[in-house]
Amino acid sequence: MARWEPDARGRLLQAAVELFDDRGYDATTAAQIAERAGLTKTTLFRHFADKREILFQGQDELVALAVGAVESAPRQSTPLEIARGSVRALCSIHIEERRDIRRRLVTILPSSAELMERAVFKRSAVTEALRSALAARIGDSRRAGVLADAAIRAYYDGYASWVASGERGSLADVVDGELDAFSAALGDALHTR
Amino acid sequence: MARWEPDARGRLLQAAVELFDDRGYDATTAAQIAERAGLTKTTLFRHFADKREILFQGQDELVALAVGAVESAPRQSTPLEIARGSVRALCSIHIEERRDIRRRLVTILPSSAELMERAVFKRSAVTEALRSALAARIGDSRRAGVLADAAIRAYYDGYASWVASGERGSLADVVDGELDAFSAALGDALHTR
DNA sequence: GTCTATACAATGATAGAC
DNA sequence: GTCTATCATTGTATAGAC
Repeated sequence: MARWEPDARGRLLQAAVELFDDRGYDATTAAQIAERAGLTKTTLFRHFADKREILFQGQDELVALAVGAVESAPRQSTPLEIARGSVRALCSIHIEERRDIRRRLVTILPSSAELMERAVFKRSAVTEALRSALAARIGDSRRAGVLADAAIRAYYDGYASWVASGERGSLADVVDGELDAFSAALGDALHTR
Repeated sequence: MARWEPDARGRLLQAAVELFDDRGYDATTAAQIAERAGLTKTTLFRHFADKREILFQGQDELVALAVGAVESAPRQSTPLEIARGSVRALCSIHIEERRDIRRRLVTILPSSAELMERAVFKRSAVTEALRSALAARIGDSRRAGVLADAAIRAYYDGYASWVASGERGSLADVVDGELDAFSAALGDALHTR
């Protein structure tokens, strides 16, 4: 027997997304979100470090996935294959249950400078984690940087087009195709014209 | 005859850097900064959009420099040369007058999550502006992305080592050398091993 | 171990006077 | 352009309820 309604976190997330969606992120207060979830502001901030963080995946989780995949890549993998495994691993966080939230985020996110800042920061943190793990693995910091940038770019571009398409097919496949295109671009980048 | 002491903005910046440096960014309030500059909190927020923004270059200025250089690049330039011109242009914002501030920023910036978020956002905004201008110029969005990432990486890495070295030599030369190394890394990125 | 109540400090916005 | 004053909101801190 629970003393409280279960899944406080989930209810807060749902309430937040609905409010952000119809009255805007900035116009929604933390107190309003908590109230709609049947909780108080204090409790909201027990579950989320700040208002922005409600909408994002935990950074530790993302970094652990990206780095874990690099470290467990087969011994004979090429650098590109290692980077590919890392962004493929990142695809697994986008579970079906959050599909509705993903769809709404497309409009909510760019509507707030505060949210964009947080989103960009997460991307940068994952990129740096991947770069650093790759550098340790292949022993070349600059190549690691170039590959991490390209792989994360493929991941984000692939994610955007996957969501825009109504999530047709598997995200991992979309990202895979995107990474093929970016690795071709890497090879061509220095060609004249 | 001025009714007030001149250079309010400069005094605010100086006061902020000194306070951040010796008592920490988070432990310094906007009111304290204003007071040390002989002004009030209201005036501080007339000069700077928020507390973080005190320490950074204006985003419009950075973007205009990066994009302007791309648009004014000679017709026969290679994509790499265009990107090089863009990051060289960015070097010009680091004027001698701000040398003291740059030195202190090395420790202040990473001490605050809030500041790191803003710094990363600016980097991302400049990267995107460069990518987009390059894409328009060379007609290939993915190559533009790869080149923008590499050039901005060269710029930031070069900047960091230039500051760490006590600003020996010209920043543009340091960044130039860094970009040579990164373009070599671009060519090698896909090689096995 | 999760929630509530209350009080609090700081950011940043706003309105009106000089 | 600056000042005083007031304000809403975020986010923290504390202490207690179930």
